[in-house]
Amino acid sequence: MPGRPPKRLSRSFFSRSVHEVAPDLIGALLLVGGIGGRLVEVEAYHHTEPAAHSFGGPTERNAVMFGPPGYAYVYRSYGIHWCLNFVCEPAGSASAVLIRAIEPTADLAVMRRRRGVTDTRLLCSGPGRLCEALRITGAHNGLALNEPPFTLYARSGAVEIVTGPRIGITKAAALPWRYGEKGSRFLSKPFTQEA
DNA sequence: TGCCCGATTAACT
DNA sequence: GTTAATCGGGCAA
Repeated sequence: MPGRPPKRLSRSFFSRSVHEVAPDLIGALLLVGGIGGRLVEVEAYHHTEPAAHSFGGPTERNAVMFGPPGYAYVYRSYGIHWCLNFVCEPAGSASAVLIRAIEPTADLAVMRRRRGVTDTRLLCSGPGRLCEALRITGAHNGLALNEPPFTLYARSGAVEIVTGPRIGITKAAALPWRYGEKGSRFLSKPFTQEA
């Protein structure tokens, strides 16, 4: 029997704890200008913990994190790559979810051209890779997630979720705030507790 | 002002 | 396994 029609994520979806939003994002469909796929890996960043960009207070770079939920926070990583976050929780909480990997579904040919690779598993498996495939740049910083070019649909079926430590950080590295779809072949790195 | 380092990736040995 | 690419934030001087 066919699944129910896709439901758009509302602004209120993001007005919750990053630890509720992050697992609920797994399996959701993210499109930017019609290009994208299913979210399979995200990480939660809370302002009370030193790995968050907002930990030290507002700056020009992290200003969007201190605004209302339901907006994109995009920053430059290592001076080279772009990384996409969804701002969550009540305005001022300065907490967000980092989008780390998607399972590419539309449009594969466009994403291959933008990335310069043919291997589907390398198209969007990593925060910098998916921003290149979806052509997300600093121009998207501060844009609303429920308006063009963004389109977000809630997941339609059940998804098995695994958790683990976040990738590539040194502060608060032990916190298990990475969320992913169990067994997905499109993760940036496997989860150790894969069983 | 200068220095160090980072929510990364690809290309090395 | 290691390292270069590349630049803004944050902090010391």
